[in-house]
Amino acid sequence: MRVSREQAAENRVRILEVASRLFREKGFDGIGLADIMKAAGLTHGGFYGHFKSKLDLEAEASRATLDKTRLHWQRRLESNPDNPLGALIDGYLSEAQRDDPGTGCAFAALAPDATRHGEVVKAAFSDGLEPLIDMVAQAVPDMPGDDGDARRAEALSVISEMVGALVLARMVSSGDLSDEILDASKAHLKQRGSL
Amino acid sequence: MRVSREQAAENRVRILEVASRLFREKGFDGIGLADIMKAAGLTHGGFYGHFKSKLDLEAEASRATLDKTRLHWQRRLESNPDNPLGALIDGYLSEAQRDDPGTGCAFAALAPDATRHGEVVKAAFSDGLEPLIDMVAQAVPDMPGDDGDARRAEALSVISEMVGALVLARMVSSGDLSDEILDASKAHLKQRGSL
DNA sequence: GCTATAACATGATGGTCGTCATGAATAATG
DNA sequence: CATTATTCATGACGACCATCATGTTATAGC
Repeated sequence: MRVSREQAAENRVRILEVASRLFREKGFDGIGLADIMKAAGLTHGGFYGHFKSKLDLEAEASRATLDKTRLHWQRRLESNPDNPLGALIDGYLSEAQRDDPGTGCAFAALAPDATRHGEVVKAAFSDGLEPLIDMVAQAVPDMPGDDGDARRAEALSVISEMVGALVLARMVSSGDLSDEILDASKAHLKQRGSL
Repeated sequence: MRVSREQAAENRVRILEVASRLFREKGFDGIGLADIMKAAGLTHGGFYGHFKSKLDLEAEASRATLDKTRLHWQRRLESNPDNPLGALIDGYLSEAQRDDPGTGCAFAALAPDATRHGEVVKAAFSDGLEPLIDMVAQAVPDMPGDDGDARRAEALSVISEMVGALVLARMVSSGDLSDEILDASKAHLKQRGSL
């Protein structure tokens, strides 16, 4: 069975999209290639025509996921000129994002998995993080005397709290505690953002 | 082959200790029962005499890990009366902790794994988090007019940034960026802690 | 000391894993 | 239109997985 060149390209994209979602939902080690291919409407055998290993797919899918995150953050920041950081934080620390890891931030869903899966996967996550740092550094309110380094440090600190709060909010059993975690960091970060 | 009652109890403890380390190093889905038992000096067959399933071990080991964290944090806070929170943060966001996940914080190593492994595991993590919140809330500097709720919210925000920074610092490829992440949150959090 | 029993080793279960060899079928190329 | 090249399906590979049945052995209770 042969398929048109563009059909094959579409298949590759669909494998990446499906893998991106399933990895975030189940973890790199929690989902197999057969299930990923089935969810993409194909059988497992065709996989190695598109990717050279599962590790390769993990890295590629992570790059695709984080590139979408970059676009999403950019839109959020640009469409709220009066309080860009506040808008970003409201979206990030929302119940919607907490309750749907499959479509959410790859850092919050997969960072520890990436840490364990070798340099290729870690490089994908590192490369995905850099532009986000720059964007947040631009959105951070400027204090008198702040140079670029200070803004960058501020951005790193903000992103760390965003990721940490989402990770913890998803981890706890109690919905009340989860809301509390989200609200505490949302309040703290928005205060920092509009200072 | 039969073993004394106390020998069996020691074996159980050793299984928990080994599992606690290996889970943090490789993830719940990244290590098998056979390897855990072998690392504890036993064979895989004896496992079900001690635990009723792998999920059960995941929950038990997580409880043991987080209980040790509680003691560790308590010691850190109590032995530095002039700046308890600063001492805690210095230890948590250290290169030593970043470079050795197997002996470090279970939240930073396993929170997303716990999220995916059902209510029993999540309950272990939730129960482990509660006392840490209380301890940090006590260590947070009191602002005039702060009630208990405000201190608790402050504690949640601090813990979120601690966990997030450690997770991200482990995830990136570049050692420079990793140090930058650690330093940025360390500076920010210590400023908050000694305010 | 005898006996019941608990702890662990050995080994097997069925299932799933990542990976690859083969073949069929059709698009792309001439 | 004939040929080549490639995409995917089928099926199999050995390795590993969690789990459990059975057997061995020495301790704990009598």
